Amino acid sequence: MAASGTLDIFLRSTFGVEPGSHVGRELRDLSNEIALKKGKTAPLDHSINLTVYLASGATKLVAHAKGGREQIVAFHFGGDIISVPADAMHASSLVALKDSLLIVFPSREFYDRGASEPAILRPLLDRAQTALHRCRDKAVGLGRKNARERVASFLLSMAERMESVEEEALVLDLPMSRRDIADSLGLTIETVSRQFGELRDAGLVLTGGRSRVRLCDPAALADMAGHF
Amino acid sequence: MAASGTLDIFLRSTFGVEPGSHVGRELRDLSNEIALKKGKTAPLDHSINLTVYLASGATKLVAHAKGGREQIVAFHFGGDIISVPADAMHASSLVALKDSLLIVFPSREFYDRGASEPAILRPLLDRAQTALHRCRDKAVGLGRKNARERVASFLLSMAERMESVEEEALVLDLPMSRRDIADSLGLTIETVSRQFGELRDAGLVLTGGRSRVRLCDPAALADMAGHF
DNA sequence: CGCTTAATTGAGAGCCTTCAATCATCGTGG
DNA sequence: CCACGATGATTGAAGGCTCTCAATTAAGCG
Repeated sequence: MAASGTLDIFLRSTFGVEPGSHVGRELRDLSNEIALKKGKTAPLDHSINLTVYLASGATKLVAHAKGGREQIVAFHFGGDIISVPADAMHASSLVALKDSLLIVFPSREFYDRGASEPAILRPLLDRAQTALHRCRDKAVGLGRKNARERVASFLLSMAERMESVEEEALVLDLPMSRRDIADSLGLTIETVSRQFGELRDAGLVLTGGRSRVRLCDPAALADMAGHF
Repeated sequence: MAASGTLDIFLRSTFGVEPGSHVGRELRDLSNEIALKKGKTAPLDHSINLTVYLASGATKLVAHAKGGREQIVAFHFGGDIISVPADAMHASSLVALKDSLLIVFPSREFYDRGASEPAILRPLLDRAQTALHRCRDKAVGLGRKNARERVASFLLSMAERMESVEEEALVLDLPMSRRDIADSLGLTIETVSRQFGELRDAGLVLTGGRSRVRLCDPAALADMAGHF
């Protein structure tokens, strides 16, 4: 059960619910606040579906397949709501890309408490739809696009979801490593690196350090992303 | 606006809502019933998000990428609720695999009407979660599994969702073509066909005609599906 | 400033795709 | 009921894109 003001902010900003209200107190009782250091895996109960609010930071949701293979199923940023499924065909784990603050709820109880309060369920439903649509777009990339298109697509989607470092230009400070990008795009580190290189050679992006990427020509990137 | 009893069944079985109630009548006003012949694409308004109830039959949701590439994002069977997104990065279309009966709602209005009635939103949220989890499992397959694992995985997931033709044995009557399977698994028709052949040679499945598949050894299939 | 880890770059192999031909299935019409 | 035609499925050979393995370079932290 969380005690800090993080939950209060969550309840107010996402649902418009007063922390002191009946639902507010019920949800507080369900909640579990976790501060997660960069690179650490959240210690979660994987026997049930979980709903996680990412108050701050960035995370990746990783699905594990046989043979140590990993597929990153989604990235998350501050304010996102994450659905962590109970272990089924693939086990999953939630890992911090930066120091992060999580609030964890058991989904079933969360939905049950929220059922009386439409203000709860509606935003959750909208978020779930968004997550579903993102996952489908990812599936299209994984199933039908080549490495070039996947990387271009990835950069554009990150540009949509992250703040640009500079005012005038699109400069991203990617919190994830090349391995993370590869695991998200269904590629290898080497292939991702080669694609970055070719995009750089083509003048479409500039890279600085390990995490900095400048999108010089977003239109050209969009053109090669393979979107319909 | 639909007039038949199909909507009534939907409201009662899925939400426990009486068709004659206030919400029931509101939802009826929003609804649009479509009978779709096998192979036909549903004539939908792709400028907004849609929520579709598949009363009977089977459908595929196809996402289109540049160059005529298609990725089947999900299959659906009678009783399923389908979320059809407004055209964004990828246009999508809903196609009948068998003669099907659909009830179409604009998502926003549907959710708005349902917001007053928690019995509506909760099942929708659960369905959305299920769809999300399925899509993630698909993403793992598309990103990290070889052809063999994808086909084995596909057969098992179909076995979970469809009725077996025979009592004792797992015999499926697949409504989708090899092309559909390929478009769902991110492979080509030829590769899918070769995998079926090898599975047959290995004694794991038996095929009869174009659509009949008998799963002789589900355990062995599960073992080669690459699930964690 | 040095060390550890991540990223880049190169060469060769593998899995799936592409292209092409043959075969089977199933709906249709005689 | 069977022959026929059209579409779908199977099978084969060659090529391509990404992976794997290996070495080098760069980045970032102590």
